[in-house]
Parts: sequence; structure tokens; C-alpha cells
Amino acid sequence: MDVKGRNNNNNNVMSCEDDEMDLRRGPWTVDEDLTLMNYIATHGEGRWNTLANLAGLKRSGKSCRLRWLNYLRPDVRRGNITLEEQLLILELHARWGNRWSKIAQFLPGRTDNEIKNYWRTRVQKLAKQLKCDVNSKQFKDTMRYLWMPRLVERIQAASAATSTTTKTTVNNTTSNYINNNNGLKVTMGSTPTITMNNEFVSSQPHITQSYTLENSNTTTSSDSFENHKVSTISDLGDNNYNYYYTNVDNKNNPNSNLDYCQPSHQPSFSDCITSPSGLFSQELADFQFMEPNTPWMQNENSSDIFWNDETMLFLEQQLMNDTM
DNA sequence: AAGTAGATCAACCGCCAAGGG
DNA sequence: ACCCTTGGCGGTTGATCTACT
Repeated sequence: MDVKGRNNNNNNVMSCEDDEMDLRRGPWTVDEDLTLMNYIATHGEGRWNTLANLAGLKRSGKSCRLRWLNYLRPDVRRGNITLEEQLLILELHARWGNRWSKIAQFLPGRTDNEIKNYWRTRVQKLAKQLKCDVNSKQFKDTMRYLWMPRLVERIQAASAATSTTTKTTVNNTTSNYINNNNGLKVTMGSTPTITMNNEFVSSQPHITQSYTLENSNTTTSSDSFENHKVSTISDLGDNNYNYYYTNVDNKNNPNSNLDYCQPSHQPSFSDCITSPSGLFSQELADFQFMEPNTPWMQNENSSDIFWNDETMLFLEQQLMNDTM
């Protein structure tokens, strides 16, 4: 166990330099955990430096606080980030950026550290693989118009897998997805909303269009760009139309994300990311979002899950063309 | 079986703001 | 008004785990 006497903050007003020299660092032991938990159970939280001393822990107050908040707190949730949580993280990050603690407030039991780690390991990795900046518009568009709708689709698929419903429909009037673990609810109404414990979190204009998943056809279309597939989605009526998400300035016009391109339109990659069931989605959408034990995982080909070289190359080319 | 690379995540660091003396 | 302590936050590190060769 690493016990260091480093005084990093160069603080010459410490009341007792010897105590500072004795502070432990590194991984917490079981005994330390128990000591901290027992002390807090008896005396409560707060005044972390004092707490650390009185509890007999040779740790800084900061270290105790962090250990308690990120690990020992009884309401800390362990385990994989659920799809609903992933969706919420993407949504809230799009709104607030790296305000991890603020985002964490909407994910009960999840810590800012955990969300931050999730973002860095999963989301930033994808941006890196795509060779684009995580803050670039292209990447944000990819997340907003591809991942997030796909996640909604996945959530629905999971919901359907656990119900006896044979017809799976996302429409303007039905389909609430409730995560009983954390109170998150994704409501696919006329204006889909995300709520947490009945508190409004978000409305998603880009997932407002109704479509029936089982009727979604992925076809090779004459108006596709570069001979790649575009998705033809059946709405709840008999109409079929190509389902494009267009590149708009979200700041100026946040409600006009959804558009239906005319057949003659030749969109660029960032202009035209197809529907969740269409181009790229099978290869792209969930590459790192897949969780081993989710129901759909058991039913899908592994090629659906991970990026392949061809897809990556194509994406990179499209992104490159887009920036030219 | 051993070595290596990549992924994950707990823990630390440095900065900042708030509050009290 | 100033100084000091404390707590909170985002960024970063490094130990450990896992997958691959």
C-alpha cells in the first residue's frame, strides 16, 4: 500500500505537518471502508477533514468524501450503464456539456465520476475512431441523429422483448418506456419527452416521427448517395418516404432537425444521416453501447455490434469530404 | 503460458467559489 | 477587505482487468 508524505498543495499553513506526512493515498482497504462507513452511520457526513481525523483515518478529508460519494454511499448504483441512462447522458451532455455533476443529478445512484468515465471511455473513443473531434458538429450530429434514435429503438426492443406484445410500434400515442430502477421514462408522444422521477428532462424533436419498426425497410435506393442504402420507413399510414435527418443549426432552429429530403437531393454525409433502421445503423449505432446481457444482444448477429473496417473507412471518407 | 495492448474505473490533482473569522 | 478552510468540480493518472497474439 502506497503511503506517501507528499505535500502537493504547497500549503505552509497546515496545522500539523507530521499529520500531513502520514496521510495515506491510493486504493482504500476494506478496513478503511468499514471505518468510514461506521463513522458516517453514527455521526453523519460533513466536515470531512474533521471526520477523517475523528474516525482515525489517515486520509485527507477530500479522499474520504470522494470514497464515500463515489463508492460507499448506500444508494450508489453499480453495474453497467443502462440504455436509458445512456440516452439520458447523451441528451444531457448535448445540453450542458461536461457538467458531470449536474448530469449525475438526473441519474440517481450514478456518480459524476462514473458518468465522466463512461463518456471518456465510450463516447470519446468513438470520436477518436472516426478521427473527428468529439465537439465537432459532425460527431454531434452522429450522436444526435443516429445513436440517440437508435438507443430509443433499442429501449423499445428491450421493452418488447420482455412483454408479450407481438407488434412493436412507436407512435404518437403509445409506448412509454419505464426504467423501474431509476425512474427514467422515455415517452414517445407527439413530442417525445424524457423524464426522471416525473421531472421533465428533455424533449427530442428528432425522434418525433412515428414509424413502425417491423415495417421498416432498408432498401438500395436510386436517390441514395454514393450508391449506399437509404432507409425507407413506413409511417403509421401507408406512406413511405425516405427518412433523412438534416443538418441544421440547432442553436438557431432546434425544432427543425427532421426533414424529408426530396429524391433529387444529394445530401452530404452530415446533411443526411438516415433513420435508426437505415444506413450505418446496424454497424454503427451501438458499437460500444451494447451491453452483454441486454435481450437483443442474444438475438443479433455480432456484426451488428461492432464497427468494421469498411464502415470506418466510409465514415472517415464522408467526414473528410464534409469538411472540404 | 507469457507478453502486450487496450479498456476500465478508482483515486488523485489543481482550481475555484463560498463561507467564516 | 483579506485570509484561510472547506467542499465541489472537471481533468488526469495509473493500477488493474481483459482480450488478443
